[in-house]
Amino acid sequence: MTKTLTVATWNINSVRLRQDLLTTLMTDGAPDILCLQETKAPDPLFPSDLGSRLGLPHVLTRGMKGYNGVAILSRLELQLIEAMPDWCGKSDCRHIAANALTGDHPITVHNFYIPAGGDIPDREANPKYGHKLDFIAEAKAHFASNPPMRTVLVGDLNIAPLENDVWNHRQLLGVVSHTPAETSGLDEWREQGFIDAIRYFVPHDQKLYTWWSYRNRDWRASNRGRRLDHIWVSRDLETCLSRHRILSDARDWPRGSDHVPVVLTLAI
DNA sequence: ATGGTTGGCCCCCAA
Repeated sequence: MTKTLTVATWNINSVRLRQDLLTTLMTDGAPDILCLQETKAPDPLFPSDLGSRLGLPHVLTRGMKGYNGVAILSRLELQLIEAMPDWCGKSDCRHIAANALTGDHPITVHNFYIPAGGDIPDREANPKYGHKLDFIAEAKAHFASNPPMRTVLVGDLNIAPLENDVWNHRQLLGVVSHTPAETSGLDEWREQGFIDAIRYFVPHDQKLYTWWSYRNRDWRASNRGRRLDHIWVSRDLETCLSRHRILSDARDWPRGSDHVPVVLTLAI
């Protein structure tokens, strides 16, 4: 008997402000597992009944005051994976991992919020850029030592790796999110055993975005987007890849995030 | 043309 598992990732940019939009996400994307980034809520202030209201009663959060914050909400039981690196020694709530109990073998879920990296693509002039590159290198090294199996890795990775993951490749080569140091670093991390599950479905010559800046008057007309949000699966799950959705309409939801949800369905 | 908007928080920071 074939079962499906649908995983969604969304940088929600404040879970307390936008929690009502998650009802629409459940209708449109119907995820079994929902991974959020930039929740901006310390764990005691994460809406306590949100998971049960969405039909995702198993909730794990890792939040802090003001910035960052990640969460996993799941229809399936979750077991927190505690033994994970403290990335860059900052304890800054950018990653949470869990095993989702599928009834057969569990599926491991990693939810990442990679540092945005500031404006200047130079690690001497801009420590935030160095932090981003160091985070990527640590993640690569971790998965090199711990090859992923039955693993789904999602999140706002804050890097648009391919030429058609940005609205203008040449113009953005010097813009943080698309510099060669970042895209090669992300490639090397992914090559530790992952497949880019969304590009598996979408040819590389097609433009594909998940984020449009708030600073454009009409995001759809200017369409200066970037693909910053990703879903990867370990290579053993390639044969399970079933379908995907980019919920671009979410960019027009009332008081929406500047990111839109990305959804993947696996046949497990 | 180096703009523009948003959220959280303590009047500025990060994105």
